[in-house]
Amino acid sequence: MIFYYPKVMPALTELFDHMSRFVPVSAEDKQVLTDLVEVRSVRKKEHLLSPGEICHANYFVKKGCLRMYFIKDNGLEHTLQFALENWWITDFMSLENRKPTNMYLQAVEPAEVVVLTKTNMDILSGQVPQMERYLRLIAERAFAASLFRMQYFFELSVESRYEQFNRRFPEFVQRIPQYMLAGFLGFTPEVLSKIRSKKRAGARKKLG
Amino acid sequence: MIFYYPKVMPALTELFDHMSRFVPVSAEDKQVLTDLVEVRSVRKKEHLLSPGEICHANYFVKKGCLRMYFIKDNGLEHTLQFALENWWITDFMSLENRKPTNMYLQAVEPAEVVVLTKTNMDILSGQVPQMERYLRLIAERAFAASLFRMQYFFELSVESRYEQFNRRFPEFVQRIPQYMLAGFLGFTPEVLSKIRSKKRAGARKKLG
DNA sequence: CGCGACGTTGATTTGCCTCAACGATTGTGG
DNA sequence: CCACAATCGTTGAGGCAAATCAACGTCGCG
Repeated sequence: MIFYYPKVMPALTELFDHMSRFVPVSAEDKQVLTDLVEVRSVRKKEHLLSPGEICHANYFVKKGCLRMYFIKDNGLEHTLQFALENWWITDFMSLENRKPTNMYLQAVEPAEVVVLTKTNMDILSGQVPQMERYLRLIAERAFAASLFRMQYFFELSVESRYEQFNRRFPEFVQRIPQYMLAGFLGFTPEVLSKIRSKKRAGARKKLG
Repeated sequence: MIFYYPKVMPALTELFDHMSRFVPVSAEDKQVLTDLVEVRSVRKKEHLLSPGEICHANYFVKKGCLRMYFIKDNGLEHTLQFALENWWITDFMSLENRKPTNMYLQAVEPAEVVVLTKTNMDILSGQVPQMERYLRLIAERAFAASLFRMQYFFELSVESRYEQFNRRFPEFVQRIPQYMLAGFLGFTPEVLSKIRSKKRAGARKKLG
C-alpha cells in the first residue's frame, strides 16, 4: 500500500496560520490557494535563483532558512535578506519587471517552501482579495524593516550593529555561519571575529 | 460670483493617472476614493510628522518634494526616503503598529499631497480591490528599491555612490540641498563638497 | 545691511579593510 | 574509521578612505 498526500491538500497550515494573523481566511480562500501553490523542499546550499535568470515566484518559508545575496568584485558575499520560518522572500525587481536578476536565492539550511508563481498570484489577485491584502501588509512590513536596517547603518558603528542584532535575534545568530552574518551587517568576517573575541575576553573578566 | 472646487472633485488627476499605470481604475472607484481622501498643501520645511507622534496617514505627492529623516547623536541628519511627484511616503512602522515614530516627515519644497489616513485605507480595502492591488505593487517596488539602495551601500565607495546617483537622477540632485543628499547617500556634507570640487577640477582640465 | 544657513577647504584622526598565516571543524571517500 | 581536504574561524600588522574638527567664503532673506 502506498500513502501519498493528494495535491489538493499539501501542508499549508503554516501559511494559513500566518495569513490569519493579518486577515480573515475562509475555507474557500484556502481551497483556491491550495490549488495555486506548490510545496517544495530545497537542499542545503541549493539555489532557487542565480544571476542572469528571471525570478518567477515568491517563496514562503515553512521550515528552514533562505537568503538572497550577491557577490562583490572582491569576492565577498553580501546577504540582502534572510528568510526564516513564516517569511516571504523573492527578488521583486526581477519578478515584477520580468528582468534578469543579479541575485542568488539560496537555502542556508534544508528548507521547505511554498511556491507562489507570479502567474498564479495574478490569478489569485482577482479571486482572493484577502490574499492581496495580506501580501500588501507583508510588503509594507518588509519595506519598513528595510528602512529600519538602513537607519542602523547610518547611526551605529559596526560593533554596536552586531550587538543590537545579537540582542534582538539571538537564535538567529546561532543558526547562520558568521561570514554570512558579517556580510549581512555590512562588514568583513575578520571584523566580526575580532568583536567576538573582545566580548569573550570581557566575559571572562567578569567571571574572573 | 464665487468659483470653488466641490469636495467631491478635488484635483486627484495625478493620483488616478499614476494608479492607471498599475491597475484599471473605474469611475466608481474614483468616486469612492475622492470621498475618502483629502488634498493638502504643505509649506517648505513644514513637518507632517515629528518624533514621538503616531503616523496616521500615507501621503501621495502631487507636487513638490517630501522627505523622511532622523537626527543622529552627533547632530547629522540622515534622510531615509525622498518622495518626489507620484511617490507615496509614510512611516509604515508607526502607521501599522500605531506606535510613536522616531522620524521627521518634512516638505523639502512647497508641496501638495493627497492624504490617505489608515482608517480610510481600511475602509477602501474592502470597497476598492484595485486600490489594494495598487498599494501592494507600490509597496513591493519601494521594498525592491530599498534593497537596491542597500546593495549600493555594500558594493560602492562613497564617491561612486554619488556618481551613480548623479547619473540616474540628475534633476533630483539639482532640486535638493547638498547636505540632504550627503545624508541620504550615507556620508558627511564635507565629503560631498570635496568630491564635487574634484569633479570641477577634472572638468576644467578637459576644457583646457 | 547684517545675520544665519549653507557650502568650501585643509589638517588631523580613526574605524574598518586588506592581506597573510595559522587553527579548528566538518564532511567525505577510501 | 581514519585521512585528508575544504570550509570556516582566528589573530596580527599595516594601510587607507572617510569622519572629525576648525576656519573661512558666500548666498539668501528678514
